[in-house]
Amino acid sequence: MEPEIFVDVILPLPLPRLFTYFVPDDMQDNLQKGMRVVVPFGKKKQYSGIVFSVHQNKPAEYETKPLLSIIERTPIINEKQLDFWQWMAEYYQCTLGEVYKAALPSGLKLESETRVYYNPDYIQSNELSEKVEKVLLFLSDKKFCSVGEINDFLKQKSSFSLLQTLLEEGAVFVNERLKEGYKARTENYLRLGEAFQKEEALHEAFNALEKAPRQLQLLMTLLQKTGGAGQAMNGAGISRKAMLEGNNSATSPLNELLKKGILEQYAHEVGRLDLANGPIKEKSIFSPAQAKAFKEIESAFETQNVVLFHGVTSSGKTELYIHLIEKNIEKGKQVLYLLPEIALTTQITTRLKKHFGNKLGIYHSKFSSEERVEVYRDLLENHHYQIVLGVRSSIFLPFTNLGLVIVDEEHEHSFKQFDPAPRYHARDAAIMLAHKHGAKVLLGTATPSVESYYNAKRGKYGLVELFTRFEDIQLPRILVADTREARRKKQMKSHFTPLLLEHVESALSNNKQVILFQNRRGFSPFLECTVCAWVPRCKFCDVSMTYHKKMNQLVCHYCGHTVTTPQTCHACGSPSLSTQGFGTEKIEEEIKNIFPEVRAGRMDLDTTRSKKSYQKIISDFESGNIDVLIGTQMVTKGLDFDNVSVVGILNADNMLNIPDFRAFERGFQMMAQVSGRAGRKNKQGTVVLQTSAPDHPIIGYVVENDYATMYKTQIAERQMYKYPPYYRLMNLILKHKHKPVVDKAAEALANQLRAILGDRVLGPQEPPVGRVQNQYLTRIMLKFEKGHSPSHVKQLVNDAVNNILSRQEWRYVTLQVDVDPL
DNA sequence: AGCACGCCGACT
DNA sequence: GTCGGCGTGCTC
Repeated sequence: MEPEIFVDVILPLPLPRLFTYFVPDDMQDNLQKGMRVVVPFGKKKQYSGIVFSVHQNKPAEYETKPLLSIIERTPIINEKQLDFWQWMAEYYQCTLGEVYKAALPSGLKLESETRVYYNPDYIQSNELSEKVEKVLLFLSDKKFCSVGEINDFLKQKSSFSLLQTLLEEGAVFVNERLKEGYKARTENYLRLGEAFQKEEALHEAFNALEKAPRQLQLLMTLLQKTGGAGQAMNGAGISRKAMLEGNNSATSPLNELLKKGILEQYAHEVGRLDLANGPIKEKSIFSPAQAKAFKEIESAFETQNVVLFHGVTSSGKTELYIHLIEKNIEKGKQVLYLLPEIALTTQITTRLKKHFGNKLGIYHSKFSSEERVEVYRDLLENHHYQIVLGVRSSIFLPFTNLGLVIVDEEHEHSFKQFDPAPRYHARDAAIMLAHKHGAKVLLGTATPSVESYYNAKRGKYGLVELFTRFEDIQLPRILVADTREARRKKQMKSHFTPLLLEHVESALSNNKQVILFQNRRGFSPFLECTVCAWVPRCKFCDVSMTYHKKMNQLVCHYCGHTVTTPQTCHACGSPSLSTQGFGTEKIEEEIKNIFPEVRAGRMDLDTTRSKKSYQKIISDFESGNIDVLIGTQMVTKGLDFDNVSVVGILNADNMLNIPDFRAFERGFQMMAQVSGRAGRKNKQGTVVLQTSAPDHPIIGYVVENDYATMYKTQIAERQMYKYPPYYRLMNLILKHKHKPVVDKAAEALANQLRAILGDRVLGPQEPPVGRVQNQYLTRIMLKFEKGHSPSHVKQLVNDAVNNILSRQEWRYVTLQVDVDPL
């Protein structure tokens, strides 16, 4: 007898284990690890899962369900990826299902939905409620729709009982089907009608069109563009667009041809990716400093797998990357170029595209799911791409043969994913990934993270430093403006010191541009009652809501909850609500008040939601349509503008006053990065740094551009207070909807852990925002020595967690583990 | 995470 | 009496 075959499947769910299914006989051939399969799950759901293993161990305790189908003939996840997934699940304490969810673009993760169909034979017999009638009308119009659409239509969460009624009535029937995950894009194409794909018929057509020169012309165009009558008779077509372009948009003759059946229109699948190959630019010649750095990197790679490249802003790092990429491509290796989300602008894309043409793939969150699926498939099928320029999630792409990973702006916090799990750091994960491929990693930045610099200093990574700016652009002059003094002397004009205004003014009168940087964190505008000091807060989270003037609404930045701006105070009824705090929007308004002629633009989360609007702001600034650009951290990221002479940092204090051991490091990085945007060829830029603490050491390091001393002071503190890189951190976040429950559970868990780990356990402590989406939070922090294996610690933690959270009273406390938190 | 089952309050 | 709220438990 044939042995029964089973598969363990990864499902896109946060469940801790794999699920075993049996493989029907007709699917047993060529079933491999990494393939996508459709499986039934629960009473009615279907999911696409990933085959994790194929085996013959029939589970004893339960009946297995069958695989429903195998989606592709070849695996969609290769062995190296599966290996990498396992590492990630283990290291970051999450499930394989969570990794699967993060790893694939949504177009490749299918889930079933219930479809409701209108029964055309239905004859109404019973009286129906108004609501049911309404839905029935909606359905008969659409023929079918998803349950979700009915919910949306009725603006309610669940329509279950209503559907039950309709089902019993016999007015509708339902079935469960996989949601279409990926839709190929199609374009209208034209080809010869089937009857005319023969020589005589075609001849006749030509004769018949003698009196219709425009139609004839169109027909000729088709034959010409498909490469001759032979091709055309084989059914080759051209796009409708191409046809009309050469023929003055001759729609009516075209319609005539279609009517006669000489031509027919059909949907032709086209890719969404830009695979055009423009002229390929030769790599340029290095400056002596660049050449030296390049040599050093290459020789460091001989002995090290990871090299930290510390190059000041405008030192020409990109050019070095291009040379390194080229070398790898010549060897037939793949390259992954990682950038933080917001730095992935047209600027770097165009630059790389010029060198690598269609060998360059781009993977970005502002790409649609379908575009991402196409990039994924292109790599899988080994078509064009040898380099991928992408954000943190591009570490999950199906590379087969990585030679080099570049992590640009290595210090950026956005490489760490916080929510949902896996809470991975793309830089650290990329090092692991590279290791699995035997590839090299280059970490590049002007302001290294303390962790990476430490690793480089103690020889774990290679270190290459480049302190000369390209083409001898001078470092900007940094002026400190004391806001406290200005305030005392009553010289402040809203949020601006006279020094900053003076420089802005002179820049503008010299036709130069200005960047104003306002790190909004903790200072978002909110509403306050001037009578009783009431502040509108989110219903679900313990934060005040952020005021958005343009949309005239209040938004919670934690859960996204939105309300329209209240007209009166909810506490005392007074109508006098005023805005407090200042964000970019406020600065923009003030600049426009002070300089009415100035064209100001704003770049923050709100104005750059879409790919287009983001690019528009940048190109408007580049082309000089905007004089003053006001932005959040976004403006600090890898943007190069030629005409910026002044950069203003509006409030350095709020960067340094954050209660976090990384606040100084981060403040330095942000200020140094944004300062680097000032000044270009032949012209030294100016940075005006507003602060109420001009003597703060970090301000001094920024002014002196002294990374080394900043590092020295910070690393000493890290060692003294037992922080990374000397110690590892792990946060345990507990959630529950009743505060006393989480608090008690956390207390018990902390005590249990303390019994084993002693003072390595800190807390529990309520995080700055103690309630999010109606769940109360509390946090336990673990600090442990580098020498301890994380998996050992994790085992200890797991035991304690199982012990505590399995108790009846805290069964519903959820635990979230954040390894190496930022 | 969904989703069903099951048990208690406010409505025809 | 029922609709529907969400507390609880399960998914190969």
